[in-house]
Amino acid sequence: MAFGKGHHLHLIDGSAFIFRAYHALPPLTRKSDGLPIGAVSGFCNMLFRYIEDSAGPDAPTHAAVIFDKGSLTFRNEIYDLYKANRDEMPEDLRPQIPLTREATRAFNIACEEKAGYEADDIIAALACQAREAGGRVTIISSDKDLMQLVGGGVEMLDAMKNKRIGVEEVEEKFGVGPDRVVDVQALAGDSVDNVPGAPGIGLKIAAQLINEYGDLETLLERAGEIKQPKRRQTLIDHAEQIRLSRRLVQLDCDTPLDFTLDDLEVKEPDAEVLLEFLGRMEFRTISKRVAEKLGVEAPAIEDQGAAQADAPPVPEAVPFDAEAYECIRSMTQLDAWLDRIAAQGYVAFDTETTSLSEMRAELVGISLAIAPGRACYIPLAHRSGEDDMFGGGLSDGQIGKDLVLEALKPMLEDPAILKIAQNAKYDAKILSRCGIEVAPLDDTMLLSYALHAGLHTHGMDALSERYLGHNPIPIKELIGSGKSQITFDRVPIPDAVRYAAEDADITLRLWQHLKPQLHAGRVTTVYETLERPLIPVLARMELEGVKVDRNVLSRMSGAFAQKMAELEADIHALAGEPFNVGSPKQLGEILFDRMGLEGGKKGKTGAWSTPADVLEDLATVHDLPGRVLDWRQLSKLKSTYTDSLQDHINPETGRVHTSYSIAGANTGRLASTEPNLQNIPIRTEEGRRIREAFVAEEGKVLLSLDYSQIELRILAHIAGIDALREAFRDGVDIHALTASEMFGTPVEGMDPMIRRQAKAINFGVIYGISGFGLARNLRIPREDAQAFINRYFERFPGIKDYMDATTKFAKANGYVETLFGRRINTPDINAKGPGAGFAKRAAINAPIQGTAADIIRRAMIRMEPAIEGMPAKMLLQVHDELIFEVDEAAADEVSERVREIMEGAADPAVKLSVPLVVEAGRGPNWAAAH
DNA sequence: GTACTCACG
DNA sequence: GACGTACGTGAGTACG
Repeated sequence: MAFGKGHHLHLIDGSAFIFRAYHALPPLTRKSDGLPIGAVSGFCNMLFRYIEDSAGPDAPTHAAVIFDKGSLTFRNEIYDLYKANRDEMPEDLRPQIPLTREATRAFNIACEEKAGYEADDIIAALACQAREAGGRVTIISSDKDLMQLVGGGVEMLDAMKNKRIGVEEVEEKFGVGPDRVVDVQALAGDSVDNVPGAPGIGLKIAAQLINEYGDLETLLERAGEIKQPKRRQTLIDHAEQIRLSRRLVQLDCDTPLDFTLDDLEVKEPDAEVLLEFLGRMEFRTISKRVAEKLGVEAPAIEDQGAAQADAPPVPEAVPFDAEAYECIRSMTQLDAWLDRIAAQGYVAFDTETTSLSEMRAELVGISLAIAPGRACYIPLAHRSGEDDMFGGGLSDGQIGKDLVLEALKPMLEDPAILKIAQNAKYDAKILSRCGIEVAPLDDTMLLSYALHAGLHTHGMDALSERYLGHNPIPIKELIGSGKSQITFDRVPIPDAVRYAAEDADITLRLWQHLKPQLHAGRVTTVYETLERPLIPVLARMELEGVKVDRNVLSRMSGAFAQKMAELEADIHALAGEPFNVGSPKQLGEILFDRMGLEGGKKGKTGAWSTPADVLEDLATVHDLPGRVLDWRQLSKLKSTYTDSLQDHINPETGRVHTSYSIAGANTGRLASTEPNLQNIPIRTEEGRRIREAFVAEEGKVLLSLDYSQIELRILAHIAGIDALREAFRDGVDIHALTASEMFGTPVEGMDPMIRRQAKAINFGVIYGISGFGLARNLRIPREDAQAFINRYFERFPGIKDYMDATTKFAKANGYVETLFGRRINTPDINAKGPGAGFAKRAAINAPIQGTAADIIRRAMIRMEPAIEGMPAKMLLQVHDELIFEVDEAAADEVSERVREIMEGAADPAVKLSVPLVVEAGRGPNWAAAH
């Protein structure tokens, strides 16, 4: 019988179900393989409860769950910013989406979606058809966008509150009947969906206007009659925008559908199909309830441990036992482990190598752990202890390295098997050099960092002691230290097994401990979008390296050495005796004891302190300190840069491969080590020339793109300083504007000294300004500095408010947050004594510095897909700058693409009220590119 | 190993 | 009211 009078159609808003399930539940994972499954579990529970609740005399005859498909719809063709401010879907939700469709079908409920249309449009079309056929409709959703459909036998049900929404409730909410809801919505706009509406007009006024004029078109036509001048002007000025908004909110009753109402007839679930699905998901509790309801026997779900699939895994208290670890010496043994890993879906692993330097390290062995206490070590390249001129032969009883890697590769690259490591970037790089691209990865170091930045460090030893109460075997016990240190391939295999397998065991236990905390700590998105995806991006940058011209450095070294020798002779002559210029202690004795100069301070150790600013002051009364400053500059450049950088040129690649530490800086910034390429000189002319040694390959150029004033822009946004926001929007010189606002002088023809002071204040604000600090920076009396600050706060009260509010938040919560939700803990914020000031300034600075760090991380993560296929490689990051090596011919194209990604990096998660501006340069070397 | 100094954003 | 202070890093050298 065709759908008609007496029939009752239920339409379930599937996406709403999914998101509610996702956010209501902790991040559950499937016991057997760690697949995130919380949203599916919640979804099934909701569907089941819905079926139970809707039974009875008013039970539906027809039902369907309607989903959104893709994020772009015909509305984006009308208005490209429609829903543009929506957050990206959390990464642990994405894989669950197809499973919710499967769940719907398993319950034997029709499941519909259509590309290019929102679920709301399908719901609209079905509701209209059902209404015309004379049937009744219940839409299970609380989405106000659907309220326009209510009436004539259509009503809504808010399943959360178990409240029916009929014509009366709609009128209560919108102040007009369902047929005029779109008119009101078009006027009021919607910040959630990014529907513009009419600026300054909200629900109340919109309803009032529509009630007065009857409908939107009439209102717009007769807008000139409105008494309130501002309201009248708004409607006249924004008429087109309002009409556009109406088209955005208007649901399409004519959405083409490739099924009919009759296809939606309610059917009993097939017990076998449904229980198979629930069993596969390892949902015990709901399986049991469903089985009871359907009157069949609940199937057994294999119990793989103490924890159940639909409860968070509880790490078992298994004692550490180094003797229980297995040493893999045959392929049969290895295959057994691979079988267990495939069945389980996750594994913790660790690589052992000959060096901590990823570009020089050779793989020696791999350890695996599948459960607490269940770990193994696969020795690959251990050598016998005997020294001979060939470095000793391979120890007996090892499967060949190539064979093992060939066997491991499918597992390590299997997208269905999660690989867990501590500092996974290291292991990923080592394996990448062996031709294996490990994915997907979880990293216990980054879990700890996302959860606890600022509380403690995130090295494995520290984490193990803190969270597992276990001190791992120190590596020194195996390889010694200092001169007699040996490489790991020389460690006897039985010792290596105890050490290496323990590391994998610890990593697995840490993962079980930390991963479930992400959700409660509200840092799942941070971990999934800002930490985890960065691992492969940085690994590739580090493996690529940057070309450094040894000759340039070596020439500079020689020149520096010569100049230093001359300066040293001068200094000794001026001092009247030879001494070690590089020793602050000896220098202090010469300056302050022998020569009797004033202004010296002693450090904690009682030795004279001789930092640059003290020597600069002394330079006005004597020649010696100035020479020492010159000498120091050269000494720094020579030892840290021209000499040491040469040692970092990899003999195989001819390039320098830095390593970025992701969890080093508390604020979210990266840190570069071995060598540090984030502090290559630029501020002095002599230092800047070091950058000439960083070069592009023949036929290529270096591109450098950096964010202009990103931290000040973020401050202007967060603190909501209109004057600064406008200045950034208009591209005004921000420091000159600050000076102008403070001293009332015009921006045009600004005195450079005044501008310099304003610039110092702007920077000071980012650092948690103090009179003392500004005074020292500007070399002015403290009272003057304080007067500047007072004036600044008077002119920009929002900045003071931000600083006070941030401090207050930190004191109340023990942490601060970036705009993207990164948490930086501030454990010392409530301390008394001198530490309090530090903590307060750090708390003020962290959201600003951290937000900037988040933005460039987002840009880097999006960069690889964005420039895919272009002859370009991302090489370096220097906090607000990215450096690329690009084919000369493609430089323009790449530069513009990169700029686009960088300038849009905050979108769509955060809508900044200031533009991000990126400045680009290029050249044969870094000095020319910057 | 710690302190000092200085390179960068 | 005194005290001590700009935020975030890494690395090289001296010195105990």
